[in-house]
Amino acid sequence: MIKPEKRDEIIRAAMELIAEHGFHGAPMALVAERAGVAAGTIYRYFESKDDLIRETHARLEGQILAALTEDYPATQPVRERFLHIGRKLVEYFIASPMEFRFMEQFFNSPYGAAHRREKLFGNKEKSIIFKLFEEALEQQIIKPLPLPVLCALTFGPLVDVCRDHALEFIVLDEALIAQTVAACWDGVKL
Amino acid sequence: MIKPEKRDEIIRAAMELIAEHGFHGAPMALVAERAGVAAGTIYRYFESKDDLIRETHARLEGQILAALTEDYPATQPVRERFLHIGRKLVEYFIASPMEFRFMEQFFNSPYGAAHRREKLFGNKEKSIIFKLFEEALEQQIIKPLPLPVLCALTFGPLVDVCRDHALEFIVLDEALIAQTVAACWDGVKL
DNA sequence: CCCCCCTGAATGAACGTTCATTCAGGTTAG
DNA sequence: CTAACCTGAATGAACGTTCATTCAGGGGGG
Repeated sequence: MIKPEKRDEIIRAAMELIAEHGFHGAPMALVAERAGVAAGTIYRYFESKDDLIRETHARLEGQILAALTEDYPATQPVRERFLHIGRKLVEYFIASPMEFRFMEQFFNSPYGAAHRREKLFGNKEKSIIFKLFEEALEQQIIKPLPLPVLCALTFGPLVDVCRDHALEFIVLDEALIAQTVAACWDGVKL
Repeated sequence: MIKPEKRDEIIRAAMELIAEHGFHGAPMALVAERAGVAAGTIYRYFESKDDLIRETHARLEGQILAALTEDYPATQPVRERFLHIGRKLVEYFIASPMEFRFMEQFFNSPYGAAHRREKLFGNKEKSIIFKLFEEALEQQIIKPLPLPVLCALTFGPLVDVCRDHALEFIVLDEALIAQTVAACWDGVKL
């Protein structure tokens, strides 16, 4: 009798430990302890630590996408849609520091680079963000720069300020978030 | 006879290995081998691996500062000085991929967070970048945002595009660098 | 209804490997 | 010869992973 809740507990424990201490500060023994299972049990649900990490990331990515598209103003101009996504992204990360720090660990690792390469050059459906930029490029309302540069100029700073907030270098309130997201748009707009 | 060159070789080897494979892919035995010394010898020059890493970072930071301030147009307006620093930063990182990747590893680790906290809240002399932003704020030519946010909006994207270049997601030529640095300024200017 | 057997999820001690660090002994310069 | 320097095998801790064992609970025979 496989209990799905046990799988969830393992993923939650892994996410928390990796968020707090990084991949190498999250030994399987600790993950097991925090999940309330024995070390060996993890291997009934996941092939390896790599597999556990990828599964944890996949689940989080789904949650984040859901957060970004909540109340998505699909009929509004590109700029308003960008501001919406940017604001939602920062709000989600601030409200979920564990999830944010896991994502940071993930993207600053070979896992993340591989995942990004796949997104950029793979044949998978384009993300909502890529579609937004392509639409803006067609309308000639943003600078004609490569997609990765546009991402760096917009979502790059947003992630950076989330990190600074998590490290308590700054305090992001609603007004500062709005100003920052708007400044990102100012960087790429024509 | 302590040979200073041996210390340099150890630092160089550590930087290369950490850049290529991260902190945990750079065991002391490999560092020693690449430096052409025995494992134990490292401990004649450095207290611990932590110490070696911090020393390696300190040396690199000096090199980068030198690169940024080369031909620094101290008498020009703030914007020109910002463009100069931004361009030099990207050019240095592109010309020195090893150094760039080491710095990435360093800042995406507890070492980096501690270092940044020290820079922001310590009593040390202000960096050239902080001074530049403070001058711009006084002149009211950039948006009145907290220093970390200004850094995120400007140097954040620059580091991001350097990473994308290193991963071969984009190719940064002189024109694209200039466009990107200018876009960063557009994000913060009033 | 009870009892026995069987299934397979769960366990956690043990394994093999890898790591940072140490130190006894060899080597070299002066 | 002495002292400083260097070496690399040894050490012990920590890791991911394995697997012999345990045991709760479902089902069938009496």
